[in-house]
Amino acid sequence: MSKMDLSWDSYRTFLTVLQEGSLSAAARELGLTQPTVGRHVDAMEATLGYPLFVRSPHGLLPTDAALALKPYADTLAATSAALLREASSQRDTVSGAVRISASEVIGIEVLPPILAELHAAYPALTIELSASDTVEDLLRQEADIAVRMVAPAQDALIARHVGAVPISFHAHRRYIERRGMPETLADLARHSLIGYDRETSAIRAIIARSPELPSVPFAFKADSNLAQLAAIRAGFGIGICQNGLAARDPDIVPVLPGLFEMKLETWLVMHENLKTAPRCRVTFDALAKGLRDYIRGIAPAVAGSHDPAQAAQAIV
Amino acid sequence: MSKMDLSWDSYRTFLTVLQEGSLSAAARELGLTQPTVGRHVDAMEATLGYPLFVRSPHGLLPTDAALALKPYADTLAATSAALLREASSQRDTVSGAVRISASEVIGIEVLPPILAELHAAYPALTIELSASDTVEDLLRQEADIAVRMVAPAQDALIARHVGAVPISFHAHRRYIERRGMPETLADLARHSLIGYDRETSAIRAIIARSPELPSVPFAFKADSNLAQLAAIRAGFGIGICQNGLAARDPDIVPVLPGLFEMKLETWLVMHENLKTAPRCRVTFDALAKGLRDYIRGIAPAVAGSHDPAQAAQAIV
DNA sequence: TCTTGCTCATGCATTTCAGTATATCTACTC
DNA sequence: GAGTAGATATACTGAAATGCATGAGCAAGA
Repeated sequence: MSKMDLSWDSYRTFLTVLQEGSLSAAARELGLTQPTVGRHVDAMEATLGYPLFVRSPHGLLPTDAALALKPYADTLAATSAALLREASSQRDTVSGAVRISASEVIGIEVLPPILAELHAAYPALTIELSASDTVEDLLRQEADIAVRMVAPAQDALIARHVGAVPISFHAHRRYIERRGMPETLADLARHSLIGYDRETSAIRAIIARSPELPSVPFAFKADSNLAQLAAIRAGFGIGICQNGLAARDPDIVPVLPGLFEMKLETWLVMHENLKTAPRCRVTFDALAKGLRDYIRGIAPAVAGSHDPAQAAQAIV
Repeated sequence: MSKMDLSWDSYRTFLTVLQEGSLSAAARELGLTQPTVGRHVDAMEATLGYPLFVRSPHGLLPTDAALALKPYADTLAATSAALLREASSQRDTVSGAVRISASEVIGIEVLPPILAELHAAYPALTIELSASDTVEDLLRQEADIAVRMVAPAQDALIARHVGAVPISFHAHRRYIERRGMPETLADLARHSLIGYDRETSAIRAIIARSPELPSVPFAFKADSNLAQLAAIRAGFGIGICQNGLAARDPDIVPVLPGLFEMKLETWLVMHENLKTAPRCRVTFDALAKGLRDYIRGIAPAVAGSHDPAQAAQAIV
């Protein structure tokens, strides 16, 4: 077993079997047949000298050894996808696919109009938007460009600071008419609050930086910031959301303006290798401009509140 | 060209052709034949829709498009190699290959005895030592474990500080007998100095931190720290080297001890994913102990010199 | 000028690999 | 208890990819 000679294709089928859980499903996914996929797995096990899966009539259950190899197979898949993205964008033309990673709220509420305008300007450009609150690794090529609320510490990344997104309490006008408008932070105790479900490290950081916040139990708990936003819009109660999003709906009114506000520093991040790729350069610039406009457009609405609540390296 | 379906194997042959420069050489490297390799490249070009190489009787010259894809192919190769390394190290047994990245001096002068002892304890363990002053990327899996003189900033890396390696001026006894022992830093101007060739950013940082150093032209210039060490040992002149290395040879004597010394903070770095891999854990611990011993063993020799010349984030 | 050594390109035989069809096993539903 | 739908494993057949042999082009050196 000195000179291993495994086909790189076997890694792909291995990963697919791992993801799908059965030879048949993997075969469907790969456009192959079940015997072929089985043979690939057999060959890989024969080469390595130990089993990767335990067969059962319900599918293939990965062994610990197989799970240990999964991260490598994942990066292989991400890298080959990135290679294809780069390859399908021809020289000097803005075409091909750009994969963008952003939080759910940003990806769903903020980016679409920006991307629509970009696509109108470059019809050959395809957008892959990964709207998820899990941080994707740019170094592993899981995305080409990312919108981040945390300062990018890694080398080999190009980062551009696009401003700070202010967030503060908001509620629907109907709710305020029904329950009254709180005047102080302490008044919040008598209201229906919308907040997080599980306490993440990012949230703990926010709490630590904002001792003025009363600790009131939430009436609506959701980890998804989108769900919190939807609850605010539905008039469920008072929650925190980006001022810029609230300003779009005249029925959403700020609550305790000036008494509590935080700013989420926002960065646009891209891998250094991609700075010469036209499709990425163009998208990067369009996102930077669009996000700056978004932040600037809402800045006047909250002008006058200069509280030093610093940038929370956090959610949203 | 919507649904690209390129075999991952074609990436491997593509990369090999890129590295070797010809279909024939790539075929030899891969254990295939030249027509097969040519067909792989043809298929890749047909799928992408544009040429990757210009054919000539002397070999294949990559186009710009091909060069743009090379980093991705490199990552694929590094990752699949890492996967194989992980795969060939069985469960719960210390076996398989560990790839270690270190500077030339550390890798050649310091590590071998440590690794020899490690291998004696675990004969099934294979060592791949990459002794190079170019920084290899642990996140890209170019190595499993690295000895670094710079603080590791990246996430997802496990780092252990193993101490500070003191470096200072040294010379061979023969040289001192011939040219005399300098008493002050200014005396260095009358001596044959051994130093760097090109001024890197790391070296500039050292110079900035050590204003007491006179700017004297070097009589022997080499970017390789190994070559500088060899020049010191050959009695060429006075140069900077690690005190621990100098202490091994009674003919190498310290020059201006206490007047100039720097400490290179040293870290052992490993990817987080590998902390459960027995072969890596064992190697990591052995390196940590070995390097600590190396540093400790030379500490008494220079005891008493407590000048605050801080850690230079630099070479050696 | 002719040889040598390197390259890539092409036609043809073969081997290898993938697909089809089928058997078998298990869980779940009626 | 029979039937259905999911899974893997195994023979057999056919296509596709590989290897072999050969031809042709170019550069260096005798």
